[in-house]
Amino acid sequence: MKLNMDSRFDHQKREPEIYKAWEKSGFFNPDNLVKKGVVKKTAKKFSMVLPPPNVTGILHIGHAIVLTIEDIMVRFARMQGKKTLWLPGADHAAIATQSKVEKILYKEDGKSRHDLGRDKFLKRVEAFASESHRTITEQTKRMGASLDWSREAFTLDDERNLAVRTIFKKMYDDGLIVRGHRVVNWDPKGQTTISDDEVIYKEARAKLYTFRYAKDFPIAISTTRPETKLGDTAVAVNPKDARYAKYVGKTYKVKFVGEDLEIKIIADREVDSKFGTGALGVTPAHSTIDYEMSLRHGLPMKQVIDEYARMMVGPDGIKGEKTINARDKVVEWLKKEKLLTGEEDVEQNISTAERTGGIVEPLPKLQWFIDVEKPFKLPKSNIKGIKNGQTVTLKELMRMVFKNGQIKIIPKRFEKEYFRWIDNLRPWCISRQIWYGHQIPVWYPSTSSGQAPSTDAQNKPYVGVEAPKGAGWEQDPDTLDTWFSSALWTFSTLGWPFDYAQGKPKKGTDLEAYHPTDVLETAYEILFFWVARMVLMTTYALGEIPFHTVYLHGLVRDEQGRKISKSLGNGVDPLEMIDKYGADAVRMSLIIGAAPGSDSKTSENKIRGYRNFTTKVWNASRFVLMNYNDKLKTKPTYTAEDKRNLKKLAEVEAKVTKHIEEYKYHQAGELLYHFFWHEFADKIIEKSKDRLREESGADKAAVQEVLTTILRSSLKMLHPFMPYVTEEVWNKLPGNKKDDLLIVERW
RNA sequence: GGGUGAUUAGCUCAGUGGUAGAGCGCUGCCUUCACACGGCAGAGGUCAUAGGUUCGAUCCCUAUAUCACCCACCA
Repeated sequence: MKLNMDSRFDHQKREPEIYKAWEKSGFFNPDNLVKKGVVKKTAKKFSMVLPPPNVTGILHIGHAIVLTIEDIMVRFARMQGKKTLWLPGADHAAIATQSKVEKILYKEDGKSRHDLGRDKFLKRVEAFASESHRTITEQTKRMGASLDWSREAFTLDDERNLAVRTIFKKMYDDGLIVRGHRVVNWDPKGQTTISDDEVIYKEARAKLYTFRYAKDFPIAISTTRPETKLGDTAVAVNPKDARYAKYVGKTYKVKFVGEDLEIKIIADREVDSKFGTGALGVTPAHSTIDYEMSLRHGLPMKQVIDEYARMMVGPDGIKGEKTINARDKVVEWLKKEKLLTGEEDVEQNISTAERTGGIVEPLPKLQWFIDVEKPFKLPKSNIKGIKNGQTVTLKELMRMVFKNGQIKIIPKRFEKEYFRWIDNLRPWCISRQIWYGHQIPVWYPSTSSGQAPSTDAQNKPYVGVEAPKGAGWEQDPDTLDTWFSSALWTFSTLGWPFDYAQGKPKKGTDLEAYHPTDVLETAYEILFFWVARMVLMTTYALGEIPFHTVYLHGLVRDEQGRKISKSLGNGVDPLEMIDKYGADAVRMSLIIGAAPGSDSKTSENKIRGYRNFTTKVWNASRFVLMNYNDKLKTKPTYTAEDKRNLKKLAEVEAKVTKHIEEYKYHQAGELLYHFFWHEFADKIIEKSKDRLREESGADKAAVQEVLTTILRSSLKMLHPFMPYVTEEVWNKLPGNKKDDLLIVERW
């Protein structure tokens, strides 16, 4: 057979061309698989959503591993003849995107978002987001990801916005979304609230001060934040603490740093009598724990720190100062008044905001929350153990689907973490004081326009899917936590709420055909942020699970095992690597050595190693094809060795299939690598050379058959891992037509 | 404070109840008509430590040490 093949696979030229050929075939879209007769109409489906990448920047190695693992899943399912849907999209990533654009705006124009105003600023963010989105889409294609682009969605487009408004209204009516004045995590840097999960604790050294509010105050307390003590309204001691029992219930008036304080002595079980003096100054407005304690004891709340982390009270030098400066001033005062009795270095965790790095300041604020413990009626339920119309809480739903095994997590150990998270779950604060995102679908009677709202709603907010009719209404300026809209992702992308009625999907819709999805594959970091929230929203909205299996992968770290970050500049740029070594090599390097749930490392060396494997696949194929004589009509006579080799192949096929079915992609990849290179190329091909030199005959026919059989099967098995080079070789195989595509070949 | 994971070749990591594997690196030979992004040969590991279960343990159990991560937030 004459061949027009160089000794290298030209990945730079061919990979984009092959991707175009796949797109042209339409096979990324399951409808076409049926239409073109590649899969049966009655075939099983396989559906999965791509974790939508943020529209904040370029594709990084974290995206690359997601795309690799998921594309392997998808290509495998498709080759098994399933109606396979892998649905792409992008995430508006509210805070992340807004703060990025604010930075650019400041750098380029020296302006803040307030200089532009809401509308102009949002236009600017949208321009940035759409540009960023275009880039990341192109980059996603370079990875070879076989996504159905015809179904692409965006967390902030019209369909998703309708889904968000619809579910907000529904939850509000069910009493699950409530507005309340509570102590929340305030990020002074980002000027917004954040959820408990967005708080990152960092270890830091701090000083623990022990002192009395005043000379005649009977109990000394300890704190690392003396400045907050201007907001104290109580001192708490343990009920069993005999030292302080006689003071409990009494109220003392003291003058503390020029402030009049009224301190009540209370007994609360949360207080550890062994810590410090065994007495705790209670600051209801500026500590979550203290806030909860104040609710138990009906204590008043006094806010002394504002949204800019500045003191709202105190004498000159304190009032208006940053908390950190005020702290020193308070300590000075304590020293001067001889009230300070102890000063000790301690290790302490400080709360920081995930996105901005700002130090979180607990503040009382009026915000929107999802109450996860409020009972409500679930009208329709496909959840095992929960009947139609049963009264449940969101927490119970979230727990149930894992407890009854309806959803499985791989690796299993993460189920424990999930349950622990649920146990600690408090109301989810969903309102954000930023502009980019889904604006909260709540309207209040207008205060500035001068027009009165309709009388029946005089004092009540209007909550609706659409804005209220008539003038005199103002929409809540806040937006929703970005995870609110991502939480709807498995069903908002499939046509909900349009294609859903009477508690079930309408016939013939995507929602009916593809929901629940089969697998949700993502990084373990996102388990609480996203996976748990999807379970919450889907079980609530549909009475259904969002997916059957959760597959979690680890972080990709640099060669030294460090987390990849921009500030370290240690990122391996997947695009540069694709350009240099090909997407197949990048994919193999990411999958091999990456066991489920455990972190892996990446390096250019490793990628280069798998590029060499790409070349090996290419050249071994070239050898087999060059030595194939399609005119040979002789019936092959297999030797014992031929039979052994074919048996070996069958064993590899069985093992690879088993590994993939068990989500052990790293093992399947390694086995294929080893078999192809060190069995097939090094041994089987080498030993075949003498036999191929024969002019003709049954033995030559046999060896040709063995080689092409193994090659054909290897290409199929390697295809999910290395789609490009395998596809390129495929249509050169004897018997294959020019436009035959490996992508839809049967496994 | 609670939990989880890791400890295997020089480096980075897979893996398995029964002669130890990959990538990169190293040594020697080979530019042989698929591939030097290659081939062949080789060096290098008491699979953290100590007990236990077993005919047999790197793998299972217990303890210890070190590291990493997650959660709680003792103020």
